[in-house]
Amino acid sequence: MTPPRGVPTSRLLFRDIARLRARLFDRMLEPHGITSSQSSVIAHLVAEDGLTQSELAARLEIGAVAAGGLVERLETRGLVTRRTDPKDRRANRVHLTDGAHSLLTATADAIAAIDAIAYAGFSAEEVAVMEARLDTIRGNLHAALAASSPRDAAD
Amino acid sequence: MTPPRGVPTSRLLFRDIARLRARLFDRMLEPHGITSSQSSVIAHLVAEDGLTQSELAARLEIGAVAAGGLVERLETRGLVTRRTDPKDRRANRVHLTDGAHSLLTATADAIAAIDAIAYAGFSAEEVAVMEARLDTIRGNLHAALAASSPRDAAD
DNA sequence: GCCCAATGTTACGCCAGCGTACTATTGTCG
DNA sequence: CGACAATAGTACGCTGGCGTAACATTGGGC
Repeated sequence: MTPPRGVPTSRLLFRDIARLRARLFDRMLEPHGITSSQSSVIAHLVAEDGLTQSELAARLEIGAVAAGGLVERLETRGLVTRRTDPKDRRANRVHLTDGAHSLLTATADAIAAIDAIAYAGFSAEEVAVMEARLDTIRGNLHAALAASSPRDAAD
Repeated sequence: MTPPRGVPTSRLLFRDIARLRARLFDRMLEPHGITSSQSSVIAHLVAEDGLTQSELAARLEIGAVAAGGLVERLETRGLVTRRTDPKDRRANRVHLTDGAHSLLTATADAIAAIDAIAYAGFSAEEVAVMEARLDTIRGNLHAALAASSPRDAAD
């Protein structure tokens, strides 16, 4: 009955895990001057360099404004450059710099370390099952949100 | 190999679920002018009225500054009052107002609705198992963070 | 070819975390 | 009893989400 007692509610569980993971990541990569969210941007650019900010926003599932802010901070740190697409002068194409590439192993290591911490005591299969279920949950929530909002009909 | 491809990494899974849950909650309770985080404060005050901001921060596992901000916004909305403790004039004791009490059913409904959406297709037992595992993960991460930081030796 | 809707980006303001530094008060210890 | 450490809050600045509104550019329909 009592909401905040003993076993935390699901909401706090997810909130806390996301927060703790981000804090650990940020602490590990603090010497490199990069944050958790920023590393996600870089990861997507590694997969496909020269994405526009809108494309980044879509892949990260965040708003165009949030994506713009991330890219701007990355640019300030010299990890990314923004060049106007000559074919569509509205668009900013974002490219990784060498500095960003040199961070890749550090970020990969941090992610692996955090997963190892989080999943300590679980078998690989248990983790796989759990991730699959989490992905289902994510899909359930995503669908509900999309259904209740005018945007995002497709997908 | 490709980091952002197909199955999202655990990090994004948790981040997305936490974000989606909060967005759904905020949207549902928008007419009541309350947010997800603010409702957590109220929940803790329902369990124990007159907590100080520091006590609230400890229970919510957020910083004192963040807690102060939440309380201040709740006070602005008239859902909470702050009274200086006469025995310790450093402390602000936070009390719920009638307005806050009248939101309790709405927030409980929203949380139940979100859980129902998130866990659609899962049995109650599967949910229980998963929450237990999530709690373990949360503990793992919490321990790692506490160990790596000078603060928070105790528990 | 022109107007108008759609698209990419930015500006502004809000909420919510983080961290550090500072003030006021309390309490302890010599 | 008086100095000093610990504690409660606040101020300030940063990151990172949200949303809406404005602006430039593009492209489709007529």
